[in-house]
Amino acid sequence: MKPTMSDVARAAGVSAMTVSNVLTGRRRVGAATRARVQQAAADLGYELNLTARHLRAGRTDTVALVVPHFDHPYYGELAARLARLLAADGRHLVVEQTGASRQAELAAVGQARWQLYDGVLLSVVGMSAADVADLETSVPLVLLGEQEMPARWDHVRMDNVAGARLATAHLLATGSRRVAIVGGTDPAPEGGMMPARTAGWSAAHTDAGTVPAPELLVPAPSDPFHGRDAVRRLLREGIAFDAVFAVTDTLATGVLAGLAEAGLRVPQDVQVVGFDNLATSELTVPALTTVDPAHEQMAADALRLLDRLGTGRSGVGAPDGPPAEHVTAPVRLIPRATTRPA
Amino acid sequence: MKPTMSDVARAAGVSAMTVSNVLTGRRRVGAATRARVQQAAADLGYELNLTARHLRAGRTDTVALVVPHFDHPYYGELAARLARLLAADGRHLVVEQTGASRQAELAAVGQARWQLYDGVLLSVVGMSAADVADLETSVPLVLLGEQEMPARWDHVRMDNVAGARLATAHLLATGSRRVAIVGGTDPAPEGGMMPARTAGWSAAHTDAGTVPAPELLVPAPSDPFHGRDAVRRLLREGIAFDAVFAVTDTLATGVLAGLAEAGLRVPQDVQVVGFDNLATSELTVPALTTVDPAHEQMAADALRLLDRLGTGRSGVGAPDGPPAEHVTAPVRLIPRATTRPA
DNA sequence: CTGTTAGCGCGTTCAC
DNA sequence: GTGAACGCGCTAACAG
Repeated sequence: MKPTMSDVARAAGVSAMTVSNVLTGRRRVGAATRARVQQAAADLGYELNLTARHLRAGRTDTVALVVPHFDHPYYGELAARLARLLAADGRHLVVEQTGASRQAELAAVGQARWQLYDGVLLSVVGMSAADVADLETSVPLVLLGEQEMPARWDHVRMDNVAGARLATAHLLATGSRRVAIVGGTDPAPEGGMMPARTAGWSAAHTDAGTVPAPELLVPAPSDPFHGRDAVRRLLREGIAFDAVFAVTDTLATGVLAGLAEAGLRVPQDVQVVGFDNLATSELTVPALTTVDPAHEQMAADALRLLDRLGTGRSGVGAPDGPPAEHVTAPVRLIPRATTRPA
Repeated sequence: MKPTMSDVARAAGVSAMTVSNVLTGRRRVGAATRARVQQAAADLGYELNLTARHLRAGRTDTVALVVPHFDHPYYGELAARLARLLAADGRHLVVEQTGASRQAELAAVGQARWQLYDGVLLSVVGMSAADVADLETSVPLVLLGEQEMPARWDHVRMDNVAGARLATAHLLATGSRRVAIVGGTDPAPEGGMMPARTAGWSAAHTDAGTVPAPELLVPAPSDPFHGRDAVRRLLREGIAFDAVFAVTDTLATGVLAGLAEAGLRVPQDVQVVGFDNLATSELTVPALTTVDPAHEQMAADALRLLDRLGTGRSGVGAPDGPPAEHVTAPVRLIPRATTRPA
């Protein structure tokens, strides 16, 4: 069996409490005693049992980021930023995956697993607003994601409509007339990332006094292969277009691949704009013009909201707690080489 | 306070034990009793305390993948594969980050945190073989990574030398004569990913009866920006080259960006091969020729080795346990559009 | 400065 | 089929 604190205590001729005090430094301990304890701990190869400490303390100093997919660069970057912020504070970040489907997200939420964390940042993708409204959890929870969310939960997102509008306006201002939207969808009233960005695409057209042709709206899940497929489909169906607004940089990567394989030049024949400003988007060929949300600010806000909820003492959507806050991070356009100069 | 099992027991007029039995299903419970317990649990909003269960059970049904960086696509893909395999088994994967430096990795290892998991898969990047040899941990541990590793630990990696040799041979066979290696380094005897791949690059030249010019070896950390910088530097210094072997796909992305900005055509002017076959490598412009390690097999092997170690009962590098196993996954070349047909 | 007591919430063990 | 007692390992609270 692994040695426990009592074992160390016995070996050092003190009580378990004293061992604890030496190890945590929470109370003053005589130099001689301390030395004996440390020696004994080293001799026995003692290792603290964190599970026991957590049970006792009711705290784990760990925050979880729950994302739909481990292998999506957007979440990887988010995780890295959050980890940096938490580390500055002596806390840890762990990342868990749901699987992106509504089913999977609901299952993840149902798990008592979240109790293992001081707080959870949940990236919502599959669940509907109604699902979210019904959530029950006793752990401090902050929602991330571009959906419209029920008022009762803290929520951080970016300004999707404004960003899409900027992107599309830029395409129209630089001479494009037929701007396809890859990843577009019916701008449903209750939001979601794609509907919001589609709304921005529409709005920019309205601003410019035009109306986009409906066949320029190409639905696609946010992954690069579907971006390529979307371009192939536009070409196959003979739909004319001189620009693409890809609703995510991930899609844009595939769009660029699709245009390249068709021999279309970017930006001369077709301009392209993405959204998200992933770290690697600067290195696509050509370098991707995109919309940059305030990533650092979003990460910081998410943690601020989480910390504000305390260590879970206040219970679910507690009426005694502060009212939920909904933060929308600003966006800006970063012109690069997939668009012509304005 | 949150309700505990005793609270539920009292409400249902039974003992805590019975509640536990109802919830876990480990023992038979009368239908009527069971109904009352479930009702009481629901009424009180009872939630199982996992920390307590873990303390009691000494098991968490959770495996940790510890990686250098959350925001590197290679690890994201690995995590996704592992999560899928574990989920099939009712277990969970969490991902933690070290920070890639030797310091950070050592600190991570020292953390008692790992006790929170039934097993740990550690991606080693910063630590030396000597550091790894000194590791002490009471948790089942399997090492991942391309370094040479001490015999005492289970270790899964890919065949770096063979892969690099394949890649370079392909470049030489398709007419290139000056093959730069981006991410190359002195092939140190004790290994590491870059030395091993550099050795493969050398070996391919030897096979072809040539010797690569030393100035074609360009060191670079594995990130796309350094890939671009490497190309810029080659061009700035006037070093002639007609092919690049980028030791990772990540670097290759940057290499392609660097070549594009210089107006060099791929593969006509310069051929490029990467290594790792990331999911998105097919979508670079042009599509990247690369070396594909047996990803699925590596993930499966890692878990097999971990499970073989049991639930940590056997202690550190236990002499009573099975001998450590070192698995080297095979590699194959995937020719795409950054190289000419053979 | 150090020890004693007690309990965090659950589940194994043994009794009925 | 159900319950009582005890302990997993650690640490507050209260002695002294």
